[in-house]
Amino acid sequence: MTTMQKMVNLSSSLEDYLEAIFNLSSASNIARSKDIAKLLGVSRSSVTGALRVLKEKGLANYKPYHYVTLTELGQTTAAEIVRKHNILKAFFINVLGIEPGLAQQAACKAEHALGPEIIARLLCFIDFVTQTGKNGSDLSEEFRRFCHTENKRMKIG
Amino acid sequence: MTTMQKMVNLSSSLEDYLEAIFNLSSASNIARSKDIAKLLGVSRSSVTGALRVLKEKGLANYKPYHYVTLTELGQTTAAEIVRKHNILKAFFINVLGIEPGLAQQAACKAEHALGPEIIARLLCFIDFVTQTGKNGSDLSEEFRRFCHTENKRMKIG
DNA sequence: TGACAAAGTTAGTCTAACCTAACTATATTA
DNA sequence: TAATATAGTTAGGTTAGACTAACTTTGTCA
Repeated sequence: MTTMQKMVNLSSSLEDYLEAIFNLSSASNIARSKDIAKLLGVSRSSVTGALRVLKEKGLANYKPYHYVTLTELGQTTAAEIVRKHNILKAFFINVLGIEPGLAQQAACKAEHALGPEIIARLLCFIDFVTQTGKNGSDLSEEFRRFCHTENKRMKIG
Repeated sequence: MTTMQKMVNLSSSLEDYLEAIFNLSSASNIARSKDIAKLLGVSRSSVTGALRVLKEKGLANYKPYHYVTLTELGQTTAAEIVRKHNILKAFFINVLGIEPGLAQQAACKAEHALGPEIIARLLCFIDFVTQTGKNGSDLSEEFRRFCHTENKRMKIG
């Protein structure tokens, strides 16, 4: 993200759709409406509605009854979203010990809830935490031990 | 939270109202509609609507044109919400270096976006991170240094 | 090639939040 | 105590997101 690009305001929900299209396209080169619906757990008609909006916003090339693709802008936007989600997801799974499905879901919602500033800092913080310290100690490893002992008095896990 | 209590499903928005009432009541013993509105940045009529719902859910004692109070359940629910928000807020402010107003806002939205499991783990993680290590080093202090050097190559802060 | 299934769309409905404008109730004060 | 200002409510509208049911398009295969 060194190049300046016009950023599009997307709701959490629309980001989900964009990400789904991006991921399905990467995986099978085609993003089918029914697969998007299945992936996101919504009805097919909801997908149609979202596609209309994504087209309006210049993110998707959408024509009724034709396959969807992302525009240039849609691609870069989606890639950036996915990048952030993956970092968060990895943190949730590897450090916090969250189940993958849940982690993905939460990662999708996180940015909208927390806002860009906090997400930026948080990503940085995750980077910091995830690094192995100079003394060879791993913070997430340490946290797991910490959590284990804490569990005896806290209702966690 | 050692005692079992029936938990009420609240939207992020309703939690905001509940928290506002709780905080205003603590501060000035009275939660006025217009103060709730001001605190949350919504219209007075939106507050009326929310109060009706909180009453329905058994969280607030609400009668038109009378002061609002929280029920027993409302009190404990709000207290728990506030407790979590304060931990998150402190983390955002003290560790991530986020501006207080923004931190409060994000803390309010966080639980709904991330879900109870992740929040529980995250609170535990914050506890861990916030503790001063055995070697006397402070993680948040370390992170601040880390962030400072990273800033030269990352667009953060 | 025509019938049928699957995929996709449209139409219409619902809910949660919010809003404004107009109304009602309460509280203040001349 | 009556007029007026403030607080609170109601009525009605908007938007985003979802749904179901019914319709259209596409594609398959006998």
